[in-house]
Amino acid sequence: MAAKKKQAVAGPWWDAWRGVVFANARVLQAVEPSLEKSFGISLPFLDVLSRLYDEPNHRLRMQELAEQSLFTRSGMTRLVDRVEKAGFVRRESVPGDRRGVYVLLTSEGERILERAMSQHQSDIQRVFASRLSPDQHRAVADALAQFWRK
Amino acid sequence: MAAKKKQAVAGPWWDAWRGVVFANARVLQAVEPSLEKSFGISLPFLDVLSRLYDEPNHRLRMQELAEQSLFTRSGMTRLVDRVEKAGFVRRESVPGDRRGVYVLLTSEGERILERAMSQHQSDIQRVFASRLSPDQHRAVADALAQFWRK
DNA sequence: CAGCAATCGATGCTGTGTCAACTACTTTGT
DNA sequence: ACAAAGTAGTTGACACAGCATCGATTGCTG
Repeated sequence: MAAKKKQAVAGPWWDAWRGVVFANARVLQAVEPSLEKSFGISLPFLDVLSRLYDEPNHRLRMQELAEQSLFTRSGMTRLVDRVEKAGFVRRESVPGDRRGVYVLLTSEGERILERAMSQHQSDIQRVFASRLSPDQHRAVADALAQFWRK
Repeated sequence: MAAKKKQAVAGPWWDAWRGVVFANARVLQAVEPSLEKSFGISLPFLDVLSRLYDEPNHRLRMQELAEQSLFTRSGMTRLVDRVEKAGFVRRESVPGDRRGVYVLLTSEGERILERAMSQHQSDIQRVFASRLSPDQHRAVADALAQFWRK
């Protein structure tokens, strides 16, 4: 008989949750330094750039950027400050609304995004995806899609 | 025909990864304030307390605590500083090794852990687990267990 | 057993993100 | 058309975690 270790919580859904937390943390820990080393950019940088890239005109308002990401508006202000200083985006005023600000990808931003995202993908592939079967990819994606597809 | 949106990345394993990231972030965002409000403690606090609780003698060395969690040793020093100031743990020297420090749960720490963990569980149940089927719990747990079980 | 490398935990410094408050502008209601 | 309420983005103050380093202690090797 296996020894039973006392634990504050146990159960199948708790293990699922634990899995999410640890997978997230461990994969990020492995993947962020790689990006930093090759391109000098952090994951939040990449996140901003890729969201802009996915937009028709490569631009988004601060507000939209903040909503889509995991940042508050003020956090996004500072993040965009840094990305802008690095030369990957620039701010522009919104024609109809003088409160608003567009953030838009520069060509340098576009270039670095394409290269960085490509490496980032293979990093995730290596550290995360390659450890799961195709069935598991589908199962996890299906189970968790609800947390980002509004 | 559905319109195809340009995207930097696509694929089933990428969706799985995205799911992990967003599930993690959105659930934590929902759950942390609840804990803070009811007990005045943060998730890192709860994490430390529950790891001590799960140990035979309700104690662990700094080093072990840091390894098991997602903190560095220095981060753990400061975290334990705060938890200690709150009265939930105390430090004690290790008999055989004068470099070492035990962190051990106080009775107050034990009391608050039991109550806080109970609420935390129902929060996770409500925000995360209740949105997945039992099959999905098992699938996600199986797929992701490797990231925390050694 | 002498000396040198490795380990443990703490600390100064720094980067980064949040909250609350602020300014500027826009919308709504009468 | 004007006051009040709401929205967009920024800013100051702060909390927190990491890195590099330190002092103390222990283990390893010749």
